[in-house]
Amino acid sequence: MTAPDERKLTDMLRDVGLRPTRQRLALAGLLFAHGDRHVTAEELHREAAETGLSVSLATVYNTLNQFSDAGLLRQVITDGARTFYDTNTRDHYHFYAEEDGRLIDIPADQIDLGRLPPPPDGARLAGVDVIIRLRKAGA
Amino acid sequence: MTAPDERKLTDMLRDVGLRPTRQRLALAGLLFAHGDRHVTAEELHREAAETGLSVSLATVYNTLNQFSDAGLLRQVITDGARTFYDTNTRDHYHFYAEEDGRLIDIPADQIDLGRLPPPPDGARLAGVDVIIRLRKAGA
DNA sequence: ATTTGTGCAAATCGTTTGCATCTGA
DNA sequence: TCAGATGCAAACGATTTGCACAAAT
Repeated sequence: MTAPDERKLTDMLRDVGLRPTRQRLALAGLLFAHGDRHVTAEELHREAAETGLSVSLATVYNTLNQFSDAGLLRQVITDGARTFYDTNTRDHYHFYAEEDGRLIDIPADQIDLGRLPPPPDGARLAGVDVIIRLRKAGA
Repeated sequence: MTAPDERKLTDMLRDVGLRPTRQRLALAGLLFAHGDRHVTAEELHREAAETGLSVSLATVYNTLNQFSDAGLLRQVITDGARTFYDTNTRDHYHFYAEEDGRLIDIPADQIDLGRLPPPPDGARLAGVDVIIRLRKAGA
């Protein structure tokens, strides 16, 4: 919960085999310094710019994808219009508020997914995504 | 389960407020004639061409979206790369085989979603998507 | 006659890639 | 030194849109 210092971030990156470059450290700082977050590439890019770091959007995308491949982030697909990157890699689910495009974590223990059907034939289970879509209460 | 005839399709479209045009009838025929299906716009477009109907891809997209808005179809998002349109609008869930991009229905009664968390504040539940991701069994 | 749909091509939007240039180990 | 990273711009693929023409009520 407390902001990881530069040293910790460096180690985190080394641990997953990524070089702790200036931009990766800075982006990791933005991502992991303040508890769980859901960011899009655009958002992180803007945020980086605001804190004085100049990174190209392409590098933000590359970095987010590298972090995801390394298991530091998890991608969340909602409506296909954009990809969210979730710093919470534990087992959990999501509310998705369609109008404002907001994503809200649902801890795993709040949904009881008993009795999943077995994976077909030669397939193994790679993950379970649960998205609860929300609309405004009216109508 | 039996192929709906032209008359039934016409009524179906009228019922949801869509004019039964030639292309809409033809696409509806492809979609609803053979039980539950998951199609992408590209697939349906190709299929239409194969059966001798010339429709533009834009019209296929427009039609699929109109059908979805009208409740005749349901969109399924898997990896953000493409949108599937599901002719099964009943409550149910999906397996998604990542390697071959195949979608498999899971009947609602095969997953027990007891105890959903209540929607936050002024939001109402608009839908629940469950996607079980599959990989090849090896590794 | 009037409204609604269609086709086409161009536009959009998020995301990825190629390549020349930097940078960390 | 030198593999690996970065930046930029161009490429991309799925989807949407603008507009002139055609078809349905």
